Amino acid sequence: MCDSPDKTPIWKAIADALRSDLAEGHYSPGEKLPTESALADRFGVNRHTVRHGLSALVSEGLVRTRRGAGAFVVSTPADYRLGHRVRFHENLIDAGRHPEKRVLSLDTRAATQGEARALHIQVGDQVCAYHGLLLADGQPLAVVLSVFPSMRLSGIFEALSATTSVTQALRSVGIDDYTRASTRLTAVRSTATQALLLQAGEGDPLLRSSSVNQCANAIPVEYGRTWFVGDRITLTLGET
Amino acid sequence: MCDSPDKTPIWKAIADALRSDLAEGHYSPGEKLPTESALADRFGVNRHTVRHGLSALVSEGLVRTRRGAGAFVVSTPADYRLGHRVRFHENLIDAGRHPEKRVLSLDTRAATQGEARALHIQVGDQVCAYHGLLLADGQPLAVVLSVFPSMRLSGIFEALSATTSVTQALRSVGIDDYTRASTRLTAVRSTATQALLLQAGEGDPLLRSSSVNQCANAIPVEYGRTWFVGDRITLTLGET
DNA sequence: TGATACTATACAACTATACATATATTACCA
DNA sequence: TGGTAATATATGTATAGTTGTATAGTATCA
Repeated sequence: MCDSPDKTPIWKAIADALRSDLAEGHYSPGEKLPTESALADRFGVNRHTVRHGLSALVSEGLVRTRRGAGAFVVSTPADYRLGHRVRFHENLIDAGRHPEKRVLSLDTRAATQGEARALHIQVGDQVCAYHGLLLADGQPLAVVLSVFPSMRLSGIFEALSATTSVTQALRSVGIDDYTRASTRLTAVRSTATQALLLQAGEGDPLLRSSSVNQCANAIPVEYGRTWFVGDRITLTLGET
Repeated sequence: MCDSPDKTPIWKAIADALRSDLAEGHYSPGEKLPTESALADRFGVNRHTVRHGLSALVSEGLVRTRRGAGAFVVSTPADYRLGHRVRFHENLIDAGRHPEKRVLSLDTRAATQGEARALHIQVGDQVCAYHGLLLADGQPLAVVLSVFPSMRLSGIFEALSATTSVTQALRSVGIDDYTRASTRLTAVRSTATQALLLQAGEGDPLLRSSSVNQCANAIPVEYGRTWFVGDRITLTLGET
């Protein structure tokens, strides 16, 4: 069969509309959403269709309903600040969220072409590759693939085994501070594996960030690629 | 009726019968037609044959169907006048229709590039963004995204919160009159969300109008984008 | 034989309505 | 003032009805 653009079910369109309302900050955590009847009026559909859409948001953990009271926002998509100093934990704690990192794999291998170019090393030089999952309030937010040049940072593998904090691991190998040298952003569709890890739908839009962090004397110390779930995050570009 | 030897398909005969019912005014705009099953019984045919006939009326624009609800007689397209002075309420009342505005969201945020260019302000300057739904005789006619420069119109947010009338809101912040500086029209396909709000089909053609209104001394006071449902409106270009 | 028009059946998606149950608000009384 | 009952509001559940879609079958005609 040729790909016929199957139409979006009404309940899904409603869920999408509400989700983007949340993402745009029209509602803050704890706030009450309009009643099901009001939403049904607004969208010109039956209350049951609204309920179907809302239940999708509930199962995503964005909204909680209380019988007799209403539907309440539990969390809005995280606001993530991109600047010269990007620190995952700080960012989310500032935003009042509970951040968490989970290690998926950690190994040492030869650098690929792209990694070598980003880190200013030779193809085949040893790198330490960290593959992890970022969570906010227990919900998957992004998958991360972070690559460190082993030769410049001896002991980085052990340091990363000991802590999930990049900042702390780098400090223990002598890098006291680092700043972001470059960041590139694009939107991609999630692969099946990413979707599974992120508890998102296969093909859902992801925001991919490719970045290089460098130490004080402008030497690259980390090349990271992060895939954020599009509707769980808002990236803010700015200073600091 | 006896079956005449000329090969008129049954579905076409059904379509003709219903069409003449409509022409004779047996049903008024907005009224619900009998259910497909009822019609199938009445004509003594299968429901699918009735559906075939109905779909002809739908593609002629005489009838609109809503899943789970039924088939409804569509009302005649509204005539909307575009000129130097464009006023939604006046326009529709003149056309003998009952206009209505519904607020979807109202917030203050930074101007995007396009908005800044249209309003002659800087990217990032504060704007007041109004997102709403226009209805005529209770039927959705268009979605509107209207942007006002906050710095030029202090108090515009409160004014828009208090009234749905753009004219009145602008007057309460000191703009007694405004005229249309420019209007650009294109046709686009509706997104799922737009289709939902407008109770139209996903991908249905919309008429998009991008316009700038300016006050007496030629300073832009509003940048509006409106998506009209193609077959519910006729835009008329002219003076006034 | 194949194409066309219609029938038959089943199921998915959405609507309409009613009612149960939990919560919030208000009125009233001690 | 504070507590309680009544009322209105909002979500949860159940049932039936309507349109949308898919599949398969039959009759007729070229």
